[in-house]
Amino acid sequence: MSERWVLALADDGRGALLVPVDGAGRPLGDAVREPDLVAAVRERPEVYRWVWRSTAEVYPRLLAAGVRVERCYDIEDAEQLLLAHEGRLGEPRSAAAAWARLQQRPVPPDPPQRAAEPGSQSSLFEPGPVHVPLEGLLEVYADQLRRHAGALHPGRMRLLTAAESAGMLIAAEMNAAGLPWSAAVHKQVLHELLGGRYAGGGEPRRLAELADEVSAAFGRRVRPDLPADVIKAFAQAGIRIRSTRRWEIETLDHPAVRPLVEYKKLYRIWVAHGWSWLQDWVRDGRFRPEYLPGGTVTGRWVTNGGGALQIPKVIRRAVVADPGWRLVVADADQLEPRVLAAISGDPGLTEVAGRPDDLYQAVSDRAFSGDRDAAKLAVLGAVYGQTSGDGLKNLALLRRRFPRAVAYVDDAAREGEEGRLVRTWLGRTSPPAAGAEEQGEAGIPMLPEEGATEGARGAAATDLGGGEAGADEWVPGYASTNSRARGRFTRNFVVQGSASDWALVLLAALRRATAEMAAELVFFQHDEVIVHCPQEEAEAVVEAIGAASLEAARIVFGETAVRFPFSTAVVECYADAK
DNA sequence: AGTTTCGGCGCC
DNA sequence: AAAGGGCGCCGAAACT
Repeated sequence: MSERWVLALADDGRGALLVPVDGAGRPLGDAVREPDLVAAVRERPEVYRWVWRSTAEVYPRLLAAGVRVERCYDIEDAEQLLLAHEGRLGEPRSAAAAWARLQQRPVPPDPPQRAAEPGSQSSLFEPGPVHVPLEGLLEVYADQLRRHAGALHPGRMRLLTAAESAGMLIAAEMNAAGLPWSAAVHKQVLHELLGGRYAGGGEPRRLAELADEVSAAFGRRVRPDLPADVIKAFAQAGIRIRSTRRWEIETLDHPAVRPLVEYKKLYRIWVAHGWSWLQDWVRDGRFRPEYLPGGTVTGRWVTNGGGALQIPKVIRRAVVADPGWRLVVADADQLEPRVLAAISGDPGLTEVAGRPDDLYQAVSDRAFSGDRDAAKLAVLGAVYGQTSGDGLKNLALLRRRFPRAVAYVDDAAREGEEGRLVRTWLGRTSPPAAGAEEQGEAGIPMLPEEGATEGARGAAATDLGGGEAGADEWVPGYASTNSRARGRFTRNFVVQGSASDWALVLLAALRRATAEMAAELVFFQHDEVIVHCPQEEAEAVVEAIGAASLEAARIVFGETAVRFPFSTAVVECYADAK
């Protein structure tokens, strides 16, 4: 009933070798050779988890033939997570490398990552990495299962690799589905914003007009897209600026400011999401970016080409559901502070995050006399490591009411400054400080002593429980610029990364909940998901999102009181969701 | 000529 | 005194 099979592609590139395994990865019987990968999988619906080298290698072929699988285990993705957890991130992560390490053979370096071509059919035609036979995959898989047992929290580590493997399936399915995209609407938006294009290329009319206005304001020809030119022009007008960033330009009193800022905004649309982007990335009414789960160190996804995670708000008008279908746009409310409540166990913040109300308002009622903006700045400052201006004052107020939450991120920052590794809730581990080995700047990266760190953290948090504000405030001391930057990184890492952990499990739960529907997951952006579904299914999808949120909270954080509410909108056009 | 870095801004 | 995390994308500038 719950069968687990390990599958290796045959070296003819079409067939497969496969064998059922037990819970420790030991083969149950002889391997089977099948002439056709797709048929081999399709004919075994009873298989509960497919174990393979790389989802990106196998699954697009199955999807192209209309075959979906319930679960998988991606060996190379797990290798990456396990190596990081073991503090060995620099070592090659390929299955071939892992096998070579086990056999004490020379370890091959990882093949270089190739950038995606616009509209390319993902990894289907990429040059294959070093082939690893079934025998090798079996050895590596069994070893990885053992290594999970050696993790700081084995159960969480197993959940992490399972969730990331689910993410690999979802990414491949989203790549195959594509985001519904109306080229006609996109062109209309571009025309409204930028005006027509001149024959023979060059910038569109509106940009040319704005550039002329900028030049007129300076009394000489200035190219607004060249920072050096703009800085020189302002200098000649008697205004010294350090950069041409918008927030700096906007403080100036000069007639060039308005057209310059407008130019920068539209220029950005033109170069990043203009006509050539449309040409490159949209085909047959779908935008197909190539999602890479775990593409960032914190576990957030990236896309390889197309800039799918940076679609400007105005361009979202082009995301339009098929006729009779809807987009269910679901956005997790204040995800990171809620995650901080769950991982730190701070009683006050957990209480605040245990309700679906606006979290920043609740925080401000308790610690900021109802000043929501101050509360939000303080929370984000604590998570991002802001330590200047009002941030410091606000942080002190936050610390008084939510000491354990602030201590949690402060601890992470200190560990980073000391050159240590930090981990997310499920065990995703920060990379070592760059160049730490050579320079000794931040010391040799080392793993926290297992158990000791958590004990110390728990004790510190307890001590702070009733303390006065600032009584045990962490002071950066003599930390260098580099190590402070490192501290900001690790401070953010534990929160952003744990949020990624949770979001992955949420996605997997949502995928399972919608498996029998016509609905398809078409977009995922850190804390936001879009489901494309027939209009009649929309309400069921909204319900499924709520249920998946509860399930993800329970699976990831256990019996926490923290809730993760979503704002959901059922719309025909993405731009109407907010 | 080809490759890498920088500046700026889009998203979270 | 200064002190803001993670990404991708583009063209220009700075390299080799």
